[in-house]
Amino acid sequence: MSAGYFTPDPASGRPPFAIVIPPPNVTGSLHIGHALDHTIQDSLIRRRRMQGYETLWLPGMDHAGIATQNVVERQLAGQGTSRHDLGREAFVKKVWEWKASSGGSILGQMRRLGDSVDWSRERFTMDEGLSRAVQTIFKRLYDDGLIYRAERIINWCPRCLTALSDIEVEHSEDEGELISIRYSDEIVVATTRAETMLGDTAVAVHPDDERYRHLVGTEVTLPLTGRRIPVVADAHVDPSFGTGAVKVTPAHDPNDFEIGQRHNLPSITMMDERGVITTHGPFEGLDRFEARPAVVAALREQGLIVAERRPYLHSVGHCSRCGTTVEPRLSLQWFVNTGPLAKAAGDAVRDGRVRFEPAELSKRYFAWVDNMHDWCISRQLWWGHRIPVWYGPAGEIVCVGPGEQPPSGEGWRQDEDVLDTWFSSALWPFSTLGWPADTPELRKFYPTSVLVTGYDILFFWVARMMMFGLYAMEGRQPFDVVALHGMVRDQFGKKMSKSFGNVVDPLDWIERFGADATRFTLARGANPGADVPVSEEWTQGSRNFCNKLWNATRFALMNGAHNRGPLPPAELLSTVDRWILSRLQHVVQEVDEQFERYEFGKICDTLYHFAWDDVCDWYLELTKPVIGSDPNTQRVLGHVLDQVLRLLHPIIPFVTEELWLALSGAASPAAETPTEPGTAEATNTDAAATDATAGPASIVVAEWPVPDKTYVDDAAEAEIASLQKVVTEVRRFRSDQGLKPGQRVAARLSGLAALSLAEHEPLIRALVRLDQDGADFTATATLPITGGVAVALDTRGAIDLGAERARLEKDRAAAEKERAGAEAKLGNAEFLAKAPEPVVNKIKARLAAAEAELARTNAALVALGGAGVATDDPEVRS
RNA sequence: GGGCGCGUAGCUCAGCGGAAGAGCACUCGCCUUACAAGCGAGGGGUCGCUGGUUCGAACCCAGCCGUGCCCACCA
Repeated sequence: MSAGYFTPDPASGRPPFAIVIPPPNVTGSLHIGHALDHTIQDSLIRRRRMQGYETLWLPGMDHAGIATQNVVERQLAGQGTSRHDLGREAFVKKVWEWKASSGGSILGQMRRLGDSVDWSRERFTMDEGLSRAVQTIFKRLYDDGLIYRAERIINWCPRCLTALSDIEVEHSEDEGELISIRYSDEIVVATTRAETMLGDTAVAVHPDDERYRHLVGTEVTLPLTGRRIPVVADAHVDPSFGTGAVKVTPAHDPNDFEIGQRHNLPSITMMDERGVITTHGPFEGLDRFEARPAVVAALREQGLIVAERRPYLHSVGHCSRCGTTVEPRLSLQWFVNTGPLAKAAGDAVRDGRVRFEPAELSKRYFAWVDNMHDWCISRQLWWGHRIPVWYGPAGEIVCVGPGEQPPSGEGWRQDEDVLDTWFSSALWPFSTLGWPADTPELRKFYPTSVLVTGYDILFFWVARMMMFGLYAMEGRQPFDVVALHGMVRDQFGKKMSKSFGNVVDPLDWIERFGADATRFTLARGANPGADVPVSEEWTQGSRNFCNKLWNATRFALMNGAHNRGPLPPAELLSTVDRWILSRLQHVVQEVDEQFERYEFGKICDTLYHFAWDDVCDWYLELTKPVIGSDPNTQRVLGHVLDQVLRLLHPIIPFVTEELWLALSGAASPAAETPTEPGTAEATNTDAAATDATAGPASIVVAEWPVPDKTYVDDAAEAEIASLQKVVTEVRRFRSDQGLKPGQRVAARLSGLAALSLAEHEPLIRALVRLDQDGADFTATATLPITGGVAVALDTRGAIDLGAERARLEKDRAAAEKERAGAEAKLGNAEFLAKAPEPVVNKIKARLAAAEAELARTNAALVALGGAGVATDDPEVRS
């Protein structure tokens, strides 16, 4: 017994389909990017649910260590206090309070979006269960030697006061100055970071560099300090850069650190964790950026600045959280040895167990996992999972697993640091299902079916889930498919940013246009892997589309359309009915295929045009004469709308639910409540309230359409296509002639198709609105033109000969060109020999069509040639 | 410095080897009893440039120009 439509039963026999939500940060609220991400996931889930899968869409949130801590710290600063005043415990409590209020509003936003998540299985990365998962895998990795502690140069944010992993550093091309400093008579070094010379412990040159070979092994006196430092030879130095001599500061530069290792150089730390100079002397207490010009000035005073300062563009790392320039810093941190994990993560994609959509993005993935550095996982923060390691009085190190008692006694203390927030995110696909316990959920839904996320967190999250998933789950991948989408941008393709003022709040759009319109706009722009431009105008268009569906359904209901009982067999149906059903089968097929390829833009496009053009603009108009009285057409219209609503339901759940219920007679007819469509909160925001008993009580669990080949009817499609051509031709004529609604037009059709069209004369009259003014209409087969229909037109009364002649001349010229092109092709022996048959046939058909068009224009021109009034033309009058 | 991608109608984008497409915007008609948030009819593109492969190229190849993104321990 399931609690509701969104809560799956892990014990059921249905095939599983599971998605875990990329957990949004508890910080702040959902932005338009989340709305895109959720729309895609919800659509996939809803379709599978309709297909009868046991679907799990698991919601949750991420504690987002550094980001959340920063938010709360800012709040405290506003209150004139700080986390240090509060102390660790009180501060963490504060963050939990913040999480409670912020997290609640995120859940509210998800409901507004219409997310069909399983609310009963909501998870948080700092939940007890997930914390246990973190501790478990830490211990396992530690025991396997894949987690280690080491003193390394890491990325350090002097503002956040914590270590960062490589990918938390954003590089930008910044303007710097390359300054050349004379270290001795023979050695000049170039640097952009003059202040770090205070920590120099060597000068390095390339071993093969003739200019310096004789100096290797000697010492120079480091200016401003008087320290003697050696000249060493190291292959890392590029002799062609600058002077070919480089200063070596092992404590403050990763390269220099390695040179220092190779040559046993000491590391002198000359800066504290805030980037303030600690070297005793005149610079002590200066910030690193103040120290730089101060050091340069001091050197200049001694005449040691050689060249003029040179502007220099180079790449500088910034903290991805706060933008502060990152400081490489030597410190003791915990690392994950990524070697074997990354190898497995790459192989799982290489051997096809995990597929990327679009596949091209796997290249970027490989480039990363194949060249991964070890992952620095310790953070000097208070908000997060505390590293489960204890240090003893005699230097013992004990990693404590879940359920184990930490060592007690004098002198034992736990590591102060917490884990990188992505460490727990990496466990998400299985920790949320109960791992390390062997739960029914884990057995049923792991591996999850598809991961939907933006390409921006491919490295942060996707790659790491792969590593930990494969490691923890005995080589089983965390998901089968990675469906990547892009970033939401504005209508000019510009990135959304607060400073630019083009940020869209999804809730604002939901208020104004409805959740469905917002979702449709996002889905319509979502081509796999590509960025998604959106605009208010487009959202208006989506709103209009939802409104169109509303009105069409209302009209259908007013005219007796319904979706109950079996569909009559094709042979009992009119050509028009057979035509729309045939078109429907193609649409069902196409949309289904597009779903398999995650082509949301195309899904939307296909359904938009079918619903609006085929169904509303043509089918509804064509059936108006009979819809009130013909039970077959009432049934067909009901069916077509039913199927369209089902196909659209994954994308726009609200309006489809309401209309579908009305169509099924399960609710009051939509006609009675013409409220704002798309903003109505239909039952699908919380289907747990609904109970499915006899037959689907909601479109949420209505069967997903499948194409029925018995209703595919090429002849009906061709016939209606001809009819459409005639109608369009007459309308164009009227428009070109500037005819008033009451003015008469005579039309004479010819060609084989005209034979069958004769039967549709009343329809054609209705569509061109000639039924009341007695216009003439004739269909003959007197000019049998293969494969086409020719239309000759004239007015009843004054005709603008110039306009009509110009139009016909233009059409004739186009047809002539077309015919010439086709004839040339068919006259080309090589083409006939080498081109595949369908192509040749296509060209032949094109030639025939061009000839028909020529016949039409010629006939019309002849008819036109005689008199301005064609009433007397016997041919036209039949 | 590497890698990836993109340049198609005014804007945003589909199309990726066989007649140049969509949405929005634009022009002209229409209050036609489902819908004016609508209906009907139009205008608008040497598919970045130059070569090459092919019977045939927006689509494949090469070079160039422009543009975006990712990675990177270039002092």
